[in-house]
Amino acid sequence: MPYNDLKMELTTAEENYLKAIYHLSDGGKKSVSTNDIAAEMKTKPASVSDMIRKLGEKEVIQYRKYYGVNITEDGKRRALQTIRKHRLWEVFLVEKLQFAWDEVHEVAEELEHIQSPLLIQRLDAYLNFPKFDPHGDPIPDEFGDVRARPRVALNEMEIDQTGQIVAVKDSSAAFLRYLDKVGAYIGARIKVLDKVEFDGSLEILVDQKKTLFMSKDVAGNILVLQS
Amino acid sequence: MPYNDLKMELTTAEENYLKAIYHLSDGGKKSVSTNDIAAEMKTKPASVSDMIRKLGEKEVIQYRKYYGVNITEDGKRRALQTIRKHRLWEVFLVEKLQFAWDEVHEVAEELEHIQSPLLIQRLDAYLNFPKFDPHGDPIPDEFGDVRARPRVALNEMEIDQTGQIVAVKDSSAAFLRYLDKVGAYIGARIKVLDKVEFDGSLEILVDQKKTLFMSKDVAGNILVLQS
DNA sequence: AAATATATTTAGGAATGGCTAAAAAATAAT
DNA sequence: ATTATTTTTTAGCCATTCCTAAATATATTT
Ligand SMILES: [Mn+2]
Ligand SMILES: [Mn+2]
Ligand SMILES: [Mn+2]
Ligand SMILES: [Mn+2]
Repeated sequence: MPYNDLKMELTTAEENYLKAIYHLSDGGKKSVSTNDIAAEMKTKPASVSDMIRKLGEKEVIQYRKYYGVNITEDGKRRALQTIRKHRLWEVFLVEKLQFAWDEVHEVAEELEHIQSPLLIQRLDAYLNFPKFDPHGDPIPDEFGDVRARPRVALNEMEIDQTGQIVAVKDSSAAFLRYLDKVGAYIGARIKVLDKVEFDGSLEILVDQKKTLFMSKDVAGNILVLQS
Repeated sequence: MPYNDLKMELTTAEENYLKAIYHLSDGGKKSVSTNDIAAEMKTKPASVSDMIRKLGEKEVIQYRKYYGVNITEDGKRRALQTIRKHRLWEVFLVEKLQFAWDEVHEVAEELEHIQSPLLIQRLDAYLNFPKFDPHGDPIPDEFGDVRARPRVALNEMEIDQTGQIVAVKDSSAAFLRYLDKVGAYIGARIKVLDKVEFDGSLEILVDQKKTLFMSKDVAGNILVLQS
């Protein structure tokens, strides 16, 4: 029996899968494979097969056996709602509870599943309707609309180009703590001083005073709003 | 195999049961029956039998078949930790997010299960180390110590006695909204003006200006610090 | 002390969300 | 066009947490 009840609640596990599928599909643009979902969720492909069958029945994804999944409009809406909650909680933890930006992800991963529209509405107001989370990721509004900024990976910028760090691609604690150590942060004004042909590493000027050397890998995870 | 690992994590369901057992046992003083737990948890006695066997294996309760359960010291510690989290979140919702005191319980029932010692420590500090929740219930400290105030049910006070409302026994939305409507609140100074012999109903003076009639049942759910 | 009533446990089953191992389908290589 | 490799699904199992129905133990009456 197909689930025609569009207000069907998702479980915590289903929300986590749906969020992963949303991210892997680049916001619904690409279709996603069982294996990729398994890797992202740190689980086994067999478990993913089970879960995507259920998500298909609930019509938050479209699922054709052996051909991967595509997120539906309803699924996208729900994923964005969970992402909105995740990022609002991250702002709360950093702005109000003095968490470091590398300490918030795991806790937000739990908090995002609390079911209370009133709570999120009030939290949003309490935080002054923030538009970005501590990692620079945009916070969808209550209708799921995301206002994206044009941004480019730092490793793709040319010598002498300038801009402002607005986000990180990798939100792992290890990477964020490394950025803390070298003094890179969201909002910093930067200029590319040099690019090494051989390995793609860069020399960056931060806030017109500090010089920084970084590998291509590191620069690839830093997103810049060019100016 | 008995679980000798005292750091064994409890599931959300187990935490809820343990909290119920703690409350029903009056903080570990009485032993608690399967039926009472089933009523409190709005579940079936058969399900309770299953669960208390497991809680016994994890040594948070002592369980003898057919003779009810007693909470252990470890169980008490864990229950108080969950209660602490529940009440801190209630304070947060009321003080910071403008929730009414009758809107917080269900959400706190979810939030109390978030696993992050840092989160609770920071929340506590952010709220200025509150000692009581919005319903007047004491908040255990991080070691599980509760500083209880001497308090008496309003229906047991005599004519002309005075005091201050410090808590409610019943935290249901219906009861709390009734108190809002008649103008009774935590902190209000009261005096018993009259007690009707026939049905035990009372006439109360609130804040030296407003007169209130209430049934014995209502008064029995209002707790007063006498003065 | 039996008989009756109440409380509790056991048995068996459903739904959820994992797992491993084996089968089957799709894709890549020869 | 086969063969080999990779991907995905299926089958069967386990742990949780709930349920109903039946069995059994305890408590209360007579
Ligand atoms: Mn999550
Ligand atoms: Mn983030
Ligand atoms: Mn709870
Ligand atoms: Mn409370």
